[in-house]
Amino acid sequence: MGSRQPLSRSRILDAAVSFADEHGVDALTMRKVADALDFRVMSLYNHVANKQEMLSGMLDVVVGEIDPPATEGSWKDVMQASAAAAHAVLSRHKWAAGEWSKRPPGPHRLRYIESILRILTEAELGPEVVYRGYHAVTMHIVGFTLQEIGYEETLGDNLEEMASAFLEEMGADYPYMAEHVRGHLGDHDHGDEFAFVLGLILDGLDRSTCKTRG
Amino acid sequence: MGSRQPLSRSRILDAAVSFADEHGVDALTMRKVADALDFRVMSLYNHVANKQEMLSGMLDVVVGEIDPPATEGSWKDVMQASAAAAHAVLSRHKWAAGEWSKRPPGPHRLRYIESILRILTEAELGPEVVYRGYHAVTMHIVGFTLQEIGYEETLGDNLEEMASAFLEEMGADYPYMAEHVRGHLGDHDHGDEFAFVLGLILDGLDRSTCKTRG
DNA sequence: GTCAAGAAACGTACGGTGTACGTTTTTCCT
DNA sequence: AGGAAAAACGTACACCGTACGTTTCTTGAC
Repeated sequence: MGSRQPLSRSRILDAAVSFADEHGVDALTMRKVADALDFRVMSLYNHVANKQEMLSGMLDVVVGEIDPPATEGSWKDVMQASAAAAHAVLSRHKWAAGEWSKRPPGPHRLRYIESILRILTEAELGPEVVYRGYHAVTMHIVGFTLQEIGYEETLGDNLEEMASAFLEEMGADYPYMAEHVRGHLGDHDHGDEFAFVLGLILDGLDRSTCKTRG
Repeated sequence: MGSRQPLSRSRILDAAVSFADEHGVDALTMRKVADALDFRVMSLYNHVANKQEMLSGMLDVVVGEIDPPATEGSWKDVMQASAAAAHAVLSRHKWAAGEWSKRPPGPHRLRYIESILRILTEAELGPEVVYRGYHAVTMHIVGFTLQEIGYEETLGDNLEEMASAFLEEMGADYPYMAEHVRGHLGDHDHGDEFAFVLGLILDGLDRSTCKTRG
């Protein structure tokens, strides 16, 4: 009786992901993860090489939460839906976007990359556009989310307050920024901005294929 | 005689930037910075609030290296040139792109943001497109550079070697990725890829303005 | 020149971190 | 049952950020 569930790589990664979700990745500590699982620190090292490798594993767990893209539909719709899924997952795990480009891809991420490349290839854009399009699309997914989260975190809960403080203090020196900040306060619909910018890129890829063809 | 130059916030930030350029931001330590300047650790705290604040200052030093955009020329050309300047600076300080979205903007960055917004506003794209275009452009500059550096660092010096190892081991399981990797090995011109994707975005912004106007 | 006062450099100390290493306990297969 | 492999544990160490108190240096008024 009473003997708790044994440790495993998967249980460690899950606990670490939960901890990072809640307290941020900077506060993540091997001891904290061990505490959360009610084990001692060094036991983690039987299942995980070291902290860096654990972080890589954590990122791959998160990538594994992204649903694979649909197998039918217009390529732009499929890509939009897939990107939206990735965006949602990265927004749920706010630390993950910042790790994305620092870590080597794990198995889930390899599958994810493959699925993006498949969409682009089957869209028959030509090899050159597929090649560049892949970089453009992944850049957008990670970069946009990163920026979005960055704004959230530096502005904190009190966006309104911070913004009006900025407007009063420095609005005169930075008129264009003042306008932009007013935009953030106003009735802009941020919900579709991710899709809007991705749309620009996808349309551009489409068009540059046509140009090449014509 | 012999009394070395006194410490100052600026000297500290410069030393820290140099250290991070050379050894990476993860290896950056208050003691290491102090050693580089031949002072003791705690003396740094007379000029810098703490490590986080120092990192914010370091990023702002880097942003200060970006030349301000030209005051004449077509808005797309000006934006392309300005983005290229930012890209070059962020490529020189490989740790900086990763910090960009984590830190509150310092004075140099405020000026930089203002200059981007000025270009877009004077292009007469309409307030909605300026608003979204700003996010799209900054996302591209930081996100693309981040991704580029990420590739470099995880692949290391031996791109060729790693790539052919991947092709042999896993090429069969990931056919689309195999093709992509072959692209990386082949004769793609990476030099203009940053500009190419930015071009897609700028053209898209231009076009969505026309649509709104028409 | 001197002398007070503030700034800057310094030394010490503390709690926390990743993890190497050796030991003990548990698990599992014959 | 017994022995080997795996897993959990405890101890230890070097390094980290930084609070706090002390000493030294700089500077301006007389």
